[in-house]
Amino acid sequence: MGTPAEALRKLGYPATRGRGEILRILTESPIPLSSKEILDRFPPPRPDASTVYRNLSLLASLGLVRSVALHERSRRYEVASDGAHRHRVVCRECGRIASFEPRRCDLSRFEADIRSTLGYDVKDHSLEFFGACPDCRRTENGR
Amino acid sequence: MGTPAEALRKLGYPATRGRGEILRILTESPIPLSSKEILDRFPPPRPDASTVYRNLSLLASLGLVRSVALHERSRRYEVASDGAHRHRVVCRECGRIASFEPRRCDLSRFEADIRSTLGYDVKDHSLEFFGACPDCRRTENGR
DNA sequence: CCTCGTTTTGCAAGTATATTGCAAATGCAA
DNA sequence: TTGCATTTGCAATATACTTGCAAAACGAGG
Ligand SMILES: [Mn+2]
Ligand SMILES: [Mn+2]
Ligand SMILES: [Zn+2]
Ligand SMILES: [Zn+2]
Repeated sequence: MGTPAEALRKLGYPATRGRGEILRILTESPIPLSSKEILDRFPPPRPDASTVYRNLSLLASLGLVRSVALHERSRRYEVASDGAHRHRVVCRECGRIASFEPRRCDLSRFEADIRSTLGYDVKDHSLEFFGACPDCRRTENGR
Repeated sequence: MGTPAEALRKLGYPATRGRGEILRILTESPIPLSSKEILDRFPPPRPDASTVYRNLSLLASLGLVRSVALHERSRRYEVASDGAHRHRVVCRECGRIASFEPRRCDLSRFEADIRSTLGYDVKDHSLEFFGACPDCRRTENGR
């Protein structure tokens, strides 16, 4: 749907270098990244951390990126490619994260129930799985 | 399964007042609470915040409470009643949280796929819905 | 390509949440 | 009740994020 720069300008915001890089970095990552990880991947000159935070907030409010809540101290972010969404799998031992796009994700039963019993209009969801990654599984079994 | 105090002692940990209160407070709350909210509900004398953090970590490591990741600055906690688990619904406008116990939660299809394509052994999951609560919906429509 | 008003950025300071060392207080088994 | 292991309060520290402000970058218009 056009370059990131176009998307931004269409929404009325200058397409600065920092914003372009954040979108590129997130697009290239198979898993959601923290603001620190994003900063670490910036080609020099690196922006200030506050700039990254400000831009992540802006991009999230515009719907171009999405924040992901794993059970960590810091927030993570991923690109919000139109329509598509992802689920994550986190290893409880080593923290390794995997991310996948569900073939089909039918939670409409849940959403209907929520609508009728709680009155919320559900627009979105977030589904994470926790367990043991291949490496940690091997270690656990072998003991 | 006995009182919280018994559960703790059975696991080899002293059942201090703070631990009992945390479990009681979380049991009485319909939604997961942050450490600050827990502290605010403590009958005097209130423990130090660090004590609450330490106890939440302990209780979580023992499987008596579970941490919940909504997209917030702070972690939330709920009691981990054996087997049962809960899902949450969060209002994107006002932050209001609802929590419910799913009638049946069959994500085994997902878990099988994850097993075969990513190699993770899934033990647990966390499912959150985001949208508009009844109050905020009314406001939005009326504009 | 230059000019100028607007928006963003870097920097420093501030806030909120969570973690840790240590000595005093508490829990609990004997 | 005593004694010892564990927990607690307190103060210091760490980390993630936020904010005010002046300088720099952006980009619409000329
Ligand atoms: Mn889904
Ligand atoms: Mn479930
Ligand atoms: Zn692992
Ligand atoms: Zn609301």
